[in-house]
Amino acid sequence: MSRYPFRATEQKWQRIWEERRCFESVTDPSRPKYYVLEMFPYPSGRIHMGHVRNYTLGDVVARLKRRTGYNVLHPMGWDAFGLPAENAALEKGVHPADWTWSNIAEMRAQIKSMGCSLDWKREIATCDPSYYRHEQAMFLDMLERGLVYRKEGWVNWDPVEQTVLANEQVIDGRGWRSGAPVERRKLAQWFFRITAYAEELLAALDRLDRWPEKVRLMQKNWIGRSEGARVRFPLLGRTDHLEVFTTRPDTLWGASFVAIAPDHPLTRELLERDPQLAAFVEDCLRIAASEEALEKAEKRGYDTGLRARHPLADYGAPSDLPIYVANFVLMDYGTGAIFGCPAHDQRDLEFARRYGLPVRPVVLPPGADPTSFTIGEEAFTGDGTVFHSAFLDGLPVAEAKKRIIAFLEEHGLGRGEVTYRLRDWGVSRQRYWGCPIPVIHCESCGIVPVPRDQLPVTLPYDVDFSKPGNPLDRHPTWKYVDCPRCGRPARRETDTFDTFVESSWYFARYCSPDVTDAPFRRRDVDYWLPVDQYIGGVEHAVLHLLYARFFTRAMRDCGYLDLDEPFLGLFTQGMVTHLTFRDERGRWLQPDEVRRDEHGRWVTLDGRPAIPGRVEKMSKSKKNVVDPQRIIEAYGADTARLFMLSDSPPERDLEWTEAGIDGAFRYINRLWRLVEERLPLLPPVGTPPGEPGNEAEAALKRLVHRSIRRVTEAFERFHFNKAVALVREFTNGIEAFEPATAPGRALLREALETLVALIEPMVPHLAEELWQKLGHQRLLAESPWPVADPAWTREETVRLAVQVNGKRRAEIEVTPDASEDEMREIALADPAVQRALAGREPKRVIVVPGRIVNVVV
RNA sequence: GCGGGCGUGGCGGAACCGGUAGACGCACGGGACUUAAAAUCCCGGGGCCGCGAGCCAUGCGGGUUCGAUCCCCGCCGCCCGCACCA
Repeated sequence: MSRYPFRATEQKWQRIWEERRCFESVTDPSRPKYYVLEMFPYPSGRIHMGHVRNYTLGDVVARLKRRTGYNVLHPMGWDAFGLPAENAALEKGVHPADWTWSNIAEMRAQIKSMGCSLDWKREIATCDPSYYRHEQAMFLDMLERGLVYRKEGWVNWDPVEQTVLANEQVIDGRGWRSGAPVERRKLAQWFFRITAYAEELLAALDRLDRWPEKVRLMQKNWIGRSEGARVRFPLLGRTDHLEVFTTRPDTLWGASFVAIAPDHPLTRELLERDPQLAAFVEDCLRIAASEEALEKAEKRGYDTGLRARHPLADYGAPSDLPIYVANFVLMDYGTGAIFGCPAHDQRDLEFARRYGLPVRPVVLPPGADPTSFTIGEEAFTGDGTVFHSAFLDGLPVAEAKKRIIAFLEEHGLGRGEVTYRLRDWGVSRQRYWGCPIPVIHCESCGIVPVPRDQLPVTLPYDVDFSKPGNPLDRHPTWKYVDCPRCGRPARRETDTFDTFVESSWYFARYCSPDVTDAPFRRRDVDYWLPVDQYIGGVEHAVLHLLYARFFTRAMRDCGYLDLDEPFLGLFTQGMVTHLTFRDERGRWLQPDEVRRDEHGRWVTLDGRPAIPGRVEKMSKSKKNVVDPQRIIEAYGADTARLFMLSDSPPERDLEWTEAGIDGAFRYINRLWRLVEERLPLLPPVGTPPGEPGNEAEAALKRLVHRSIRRVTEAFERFHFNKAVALVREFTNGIEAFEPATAPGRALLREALETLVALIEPMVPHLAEELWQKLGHQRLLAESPWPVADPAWTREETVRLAVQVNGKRRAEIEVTPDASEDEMREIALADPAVQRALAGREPKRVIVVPGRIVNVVV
């Protein structure tokens, strides 16, 4: 029996595609375009299964779109700056640049072996000065336009990575990469003014209708818009005042204290003269830094002895309030100062109970009695009617908010304000392997941008990694330059960009990777952007995707392009998972270190028990990784691709199993044999399909056209697992068909050609090979997608269920255009229906054409 | 705690807009081919029992409907995001 020679075949077609430059694209405004993009990889050295899944999904879309007439852009590149390169330098003594470039070479070969329809002419690497020089120029433009600024502030310091992290990069109080508890430090940092776009980024989410709802919601929550008011509380015995932000100005009459953050300017002023307060603050900051404690941390405060005058003291509110420093008040949200209304805020209630402060309800729940309503253990945060609040009395909460804000504004006591949870994006990193920030620090001129004609500021090659910290900062010469403005000795900025900056605009660079004097040509980006389909992991739902959306707008406002949103369609794929194993001592075992014994139990290779654990994301730490390169060598790229698409919907996790990959491999070989074996029966290529002469032939013809319709639809809806199922069903149908006549043989050719044409996006090498065997000269990758003939997508008869009182009792066969009366008659005549009726008279008969007949008695 | 998602055979999953639950595959059982095995091909299959013209089945309990995996209410379980955001 012949076997599909996948190795030779895959190499053959990859060579032909490359020679004929099939997948290279050019800007051509006369044609409709389609930009398919997978999130570019970090060049770690080897591809993993997540990459294989990602690029398979993208390639299916790219190939389908190309064959349905689009001018497709499908590029690939490298997110090449980042910490692992420096770790390699530290551990193995390799230079980060050398390490990165050799990894890129290796991974490029691995990705190429997958046979994706990529335009390699457009390959970019972000660590190449030809890429990051444009980023430096854009940074200077943004600096001029006020979209970039430098500020001294508290930062999240990762003690392991010895660098600063953005808020988004801190997860549960730990560094997103190192997992080490983050410390708070004070440093001067560069920031992108992403908050200037908070409202726009939020509002535009509604229009991203081809994004997963989940991702839009995550971004919405991340931006965290809240409407409220900023209220002035004058300090008694002083001339200044506190600014307080609140979303509940309607509860001002219920205020019983004011609280400020431990790092509020007023706190810092007070602690100079109050050692007890200083100790309290130190305590708070330590707990804040040592995360977890927060979880259980009680509401604690320190009475400063200062008091604030209530702005509404003249209108029946408490005349003045104590000012506490409280551990639960955050300096970087709102104004760092709050007023506490214990009756209507759970935190304030806990605080009030602890310190014996009054609890005065001012919102009455619906149906409650104003004379007897009191607050117990739970604050009342719902809607109700305001009372004990002068002119707000009787109003519902929403109304009261509007009224009090108008009042505060009229009397100069405060104003309505919208606050966002989103903070500006800190991009300074104390690292070597990143894009240098193109500014110079001069003692007399301050911060001076590097003149444009001196860009790019490139990284020095001769760096020393033997000591911790930033090698750029220690470099003997690199940072010492003359000030471009005054000519006196000055210092380069030694921080580099967060690597999320590079990935914020790479999709635009792909449009014109060759242009040197600008990041891209207008003509190219105007044509290709936005990306029509972006595909990657959900882990980037907030960070990368939000930064890229911001950066696109910043580029727009600097006149680089005319675009708001970079990614029109977004698809987030699930993870690739695998069963985990441990030995008796609890040590993780690799999948190739276990087998099943004769009783089907998991054992190690030398027969000791292996304990299967949970199915988890493939990770080195749990040792449950399967190397894609090994799979491609053993089974071929098409098998790996097919398995990636089979069974699991792409948005869900996919469990890698040996059995699954074997199943895909068997099917690949079955397809090969099917065409091989039927080939001698077929009329020559180009023979017109001809009309079916008997029922079997008609059935095949219908199967062909129904398959085209259903598979196409499945692809378009990203139901790739269904597409695989439908194609297998189609294969089963062809296998069962025995051609007996000349038209039958012509039909068999039509069926096989259609099958091969439909599987091409998934298993392109096999499909090209079979297409050629069937006698075609033209490449399948460049051939049009099959079109279903509507005359053959209809069934000639339909089977419908007949229910009696909603229970299925019989099945009838009718023509699709049968009238309701006919269907009713046939159904009622059915013996099984008669039996179920047991002589009872039908009260009602519901007939849904093509669906069901339901007899109600 | 808040927000979101998901629960369907032994397993991954189908089921369009409320209309025959279990497509397709994996694993399994039986058979064919073979000296034998592998490979391949064919057949079978949700559960129960008295094996039928039966009953029960989409996490659990209710509801709406002629009819519910699908809609509504209340539970239970798992997963993800945020986490003192005033």
